[in-house]
Amino acid sequence: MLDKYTTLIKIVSGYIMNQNNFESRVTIDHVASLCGFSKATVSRVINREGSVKPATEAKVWEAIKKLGYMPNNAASALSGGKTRTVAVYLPDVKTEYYAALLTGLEDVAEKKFFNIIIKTKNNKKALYDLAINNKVDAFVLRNNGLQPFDHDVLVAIKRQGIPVVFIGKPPTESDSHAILIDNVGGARLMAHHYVQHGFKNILFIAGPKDNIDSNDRLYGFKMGLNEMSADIQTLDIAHGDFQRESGYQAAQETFENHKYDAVFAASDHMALGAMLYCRSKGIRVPEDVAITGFDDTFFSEFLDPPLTTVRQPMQDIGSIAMETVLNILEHNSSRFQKMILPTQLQIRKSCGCTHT
Amino acid sequence: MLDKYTTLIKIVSGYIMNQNNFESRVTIDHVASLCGFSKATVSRVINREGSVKPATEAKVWEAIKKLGYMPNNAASALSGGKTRTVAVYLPDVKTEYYAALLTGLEDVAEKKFFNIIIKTKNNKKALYDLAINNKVDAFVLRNNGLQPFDHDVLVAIKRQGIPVVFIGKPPTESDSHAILIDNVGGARLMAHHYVQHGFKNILFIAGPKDNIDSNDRLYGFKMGLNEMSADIQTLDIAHGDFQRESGYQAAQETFENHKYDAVFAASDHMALGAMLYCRSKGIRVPEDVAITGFDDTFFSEFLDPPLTTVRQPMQDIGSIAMETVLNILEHNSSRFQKMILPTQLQIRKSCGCTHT
DNA sequence: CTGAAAGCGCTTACAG
DNA sequence: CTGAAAGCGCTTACAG
Repeated sequence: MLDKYTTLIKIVSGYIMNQNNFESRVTIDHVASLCGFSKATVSRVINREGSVKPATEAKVWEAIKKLGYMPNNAASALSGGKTRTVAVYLPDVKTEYYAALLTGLEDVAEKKFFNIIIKTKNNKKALYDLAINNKVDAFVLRNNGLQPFDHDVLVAIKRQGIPVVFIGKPPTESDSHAILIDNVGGARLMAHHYVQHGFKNILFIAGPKDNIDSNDRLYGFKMGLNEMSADIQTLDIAHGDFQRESGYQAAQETFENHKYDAVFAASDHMALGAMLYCRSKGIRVPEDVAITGFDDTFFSEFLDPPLTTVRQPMQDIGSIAMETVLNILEHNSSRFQKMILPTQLQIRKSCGCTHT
Repeated sequence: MLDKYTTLIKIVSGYIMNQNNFESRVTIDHVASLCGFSKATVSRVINREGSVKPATEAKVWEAIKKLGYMPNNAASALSGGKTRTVAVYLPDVKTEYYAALLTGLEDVAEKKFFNIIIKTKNNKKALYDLAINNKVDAFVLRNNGLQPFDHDVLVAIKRQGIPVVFIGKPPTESDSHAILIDNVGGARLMAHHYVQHGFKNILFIAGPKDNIDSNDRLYGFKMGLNEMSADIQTLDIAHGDFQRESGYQAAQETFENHKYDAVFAASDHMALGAMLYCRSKGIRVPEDVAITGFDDTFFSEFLDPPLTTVRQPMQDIGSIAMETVLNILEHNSSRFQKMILPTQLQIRKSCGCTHT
């Protein structure tokens, strides 16, 4: 190895140009020969484990810097070490919601020199493969409550000792790290605002039955109404799937028989659907009916009227999820098991406020 | 190895449960002992290279299926084989534009059992690392013309023989695979439509100076105008950065001194910005001024008025880019170097049409 | 057409 | 605190 190193005529960060002007990557052996220690020692300082004399540690780092050495993850992974990559499962990336999440995730991964392998399909075999074949150090899994995770996959991940943090409620309550948002609190605030407007006949467009997020939002909404001893005459519930089209349909089906003062949709997309229905029927928003949503997606503030909604900090969720999982990796622990991020009421015009 | 295999009491796809009920991954050795051939042969049939007798090939596949064997990519990568992962660089994933691209990319990668490592920062070192350290088999690079690629990185990728396909114009024209969209054609169609409306005083809100996409759109627009021998009195150009805010500003700065019949923005976001400016000033769209965009982003059809724009098939661009790069990997060639996907005029109401 | 063997670049007991 | 050596699971000349 040493000879290989000594024949080199030019070093550029991360690779070596030899006399044939042929590039070859710099390996741990190059570093070892440069600093005069064995590669075992070099490995130890890189992974910051095992005790190494400070003096030698310094020399090793010096050699690493000089050569621009970067460990080969494939080799590390194969020999039982780390891959410096985390798998991120994000169903349905095509909405801005997930795009923001991904941005947050990548921002922090990039800073820590981690790679992200992104999965958007709940494919048991593919997820299995990542866990079993030591391709990733950790998982960040978005649970939207719509596509349940395969139990075997979860078990396999756990058995491998691979940390996972969920975005959204974890499928099994115990000992799971999770980043959640305050669905209950946000919907509760919306209820208080409804009471201020004096709405009495209300339609709640929910997500799928049994969907956790939707249920929490409904729960918080009712709680808020009760707290204010609101005089509610009707609170109807329609079920959608969080998508725009289902919001349109929910409005279509319920508006025929009822006259509502306001509709609160469990997602901005469904709120948009309801608005489009109204637009198509000449029903004025908010004059004839107020419409509000949940999420504060990109487009919500640009609708006409701008949508009153509950804002959730999507990009932050992503950043915090990644920070959490990286912390677990580094210190074998996290400061918390579950973190609930606050939501806030975003008042615009679709509720009837004349806010600028 | 054989003994290891024969002591197993339960096989579940992809891993083996031994008598201690401890899971261990099934390796090429397991497959080899099951089918009675050497692992060299197993490797050959998996990678479909080297000549293997059809009969033995069949037996090998049978064993693979039976054990649910999946090769360990880290090991393949380390020994000079394939990683079955492709790096995707997508600046600015937070817009729906890139989310759609990513969806297309992932759809096809997933079907072919490829993983995607996603990068959103133009980080020289990180990209270098992926190329040099054999972490990926291929690259898909989005060139938005705003963040130029580091030349050294491109050279290193090429020297490693790693195929890359660009989304958007490649930085170096020759011998680069690229998926492009017909900017010129789309803008040309918009020009024809403008002529039908009889617009004579026009503002074009461009992207940054020197931006290829923007320039092509302007070029096509002018071409379309000329073709129709349009009687244009003013064609002013303002420069933005494709983002909403810059569209707002462009309108703000130009509307003071000029009265336009129509503004054509090089992106929907800038068109939205211009619409918001008009909304804030009580200028009616399209009655006082028509506004049209380019992209057909998610929200465009839900604006009020719905935005007339040029549609580009973002998800298809992603799918085709991935298919192309995977084809190159598999057959060492692609049917084309450059593919230009068609764009189409999406007529809605912001141009003044009374289309439903 | 097939196999034995070397080697990819690391990590990690095991010694000392 | 440090090193020699084995091993992770593949691929690929090299023989035959």
